[in-house]
Amino acid sequence: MTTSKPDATVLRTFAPERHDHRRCVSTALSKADAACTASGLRLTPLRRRVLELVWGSHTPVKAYDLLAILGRERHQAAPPTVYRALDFLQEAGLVHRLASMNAFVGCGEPGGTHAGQFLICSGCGTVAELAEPGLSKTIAASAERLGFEVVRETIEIEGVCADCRRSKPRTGRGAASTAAK
Amino acid sequence: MTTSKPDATVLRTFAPERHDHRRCVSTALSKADAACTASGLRLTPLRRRVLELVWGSHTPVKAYDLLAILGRERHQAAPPTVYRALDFLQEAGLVHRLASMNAFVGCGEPGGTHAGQFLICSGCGTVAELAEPGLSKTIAASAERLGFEVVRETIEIEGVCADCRRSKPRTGRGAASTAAK
DNA sequence: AGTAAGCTTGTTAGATGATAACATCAAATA
DNA sequence: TATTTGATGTTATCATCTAACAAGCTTACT
Ligand SMILES: [Zn+2]
Ligand SMILES: [Zn+2]
Ligand SMILES: [Zn+2]
Ligand SMILES: [Zn+2]
Repeated sequence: MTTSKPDATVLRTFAPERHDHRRCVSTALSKADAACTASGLRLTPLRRRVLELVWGSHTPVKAYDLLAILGRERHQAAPPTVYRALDFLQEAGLVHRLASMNAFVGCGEPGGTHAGQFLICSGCGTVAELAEPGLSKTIAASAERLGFEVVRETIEIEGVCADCRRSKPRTGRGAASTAAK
Repeated sequence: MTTSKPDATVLRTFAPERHDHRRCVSTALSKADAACTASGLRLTPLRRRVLELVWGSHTPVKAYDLLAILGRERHQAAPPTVYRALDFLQEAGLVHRLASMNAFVGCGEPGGTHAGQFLICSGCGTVAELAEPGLSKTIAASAERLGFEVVRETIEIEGVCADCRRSKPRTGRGAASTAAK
């Protein structure tokens, strides 16, 4: 889902308990329409549908899952169909590919192309997208010292989101032995 | 290659002009022997050979490249052979998998398992491994604000190393039109 | 030594992820 | 309308990774 007021650096936050996800989707599609119109890109029915499917899932979507769905809807769909659409959406800055899990998520702040920074919950699979300038700065500084010029950042942090921590509290919670650290 | 004196945060630096890479390999193997002995893991001939091959290449190695080499040496080698060895080596903290390019590199500081931070040169393919605590700290802080508990970090920075920048200076160097930005 | 248990490797088969190459169709342009 | 460009359909293939079971080694115990 998208943040209502851009929470400092959070472009896309974890899904809250209950929310009308259809609104997330339609908002994303509207933004996409606007962005493509603005930059003269063609958000064709196929591409739009793929974007809708990507947003439709709350968790990252696999290319072959999309393929299966498209195969049912249209009566033809081969891998290139979905991969081409995804390539377009990535280049348009509308979706991101998560290298660590070969899957795709809708971008929480489309428009300008940007490398994303992601928090991926291994419990529920949801993803938050950050834009933490401090992070890029720290990276750039480290790189600088080695004379390395940064072109693209892949930052994917796996862990457990707040909801999942609440529902499955770790053993030793509170002041027990294995808790700290 | 490995750093002689742990350069603050650089676990594995870019390969310099000329160096005796065989020494890098044998050093890595010795460290691996020691680490496995210490933790009671079995670095079998096969696993050791795979590690040697990974280190033998200056750049990240693909699983199927290893498979091809093993196929020549032994007269039998199927995908599970190499993937199992790589799994072992990863869990033993001897190699890292680079998710952004489906390839493997030797760990510059084996022993404790750790998530790596990598600078990958798109010019020459070499990789540097960092352990920048500031980076992890910044990430942890961002995650904290969302109640997210970090488990594993995937940080892979693509760019151009110092050597490659020198040998192929970008157009517009200095004060030209396309330079800045 | 004998032998059972568990780890390691061999082997076959297949799932999943991604791309090349060419044909066809639709939209934009001249 | 004719031409050109871009989007999609189609077929085939490559690349990456894993499941499942069989066979071989090591280790530990009797
Ligand atoms: Zn949502
Ligand atoms: Zn984004
Ligand atoms: Zn390492
Ligand atoms: Zn380089």
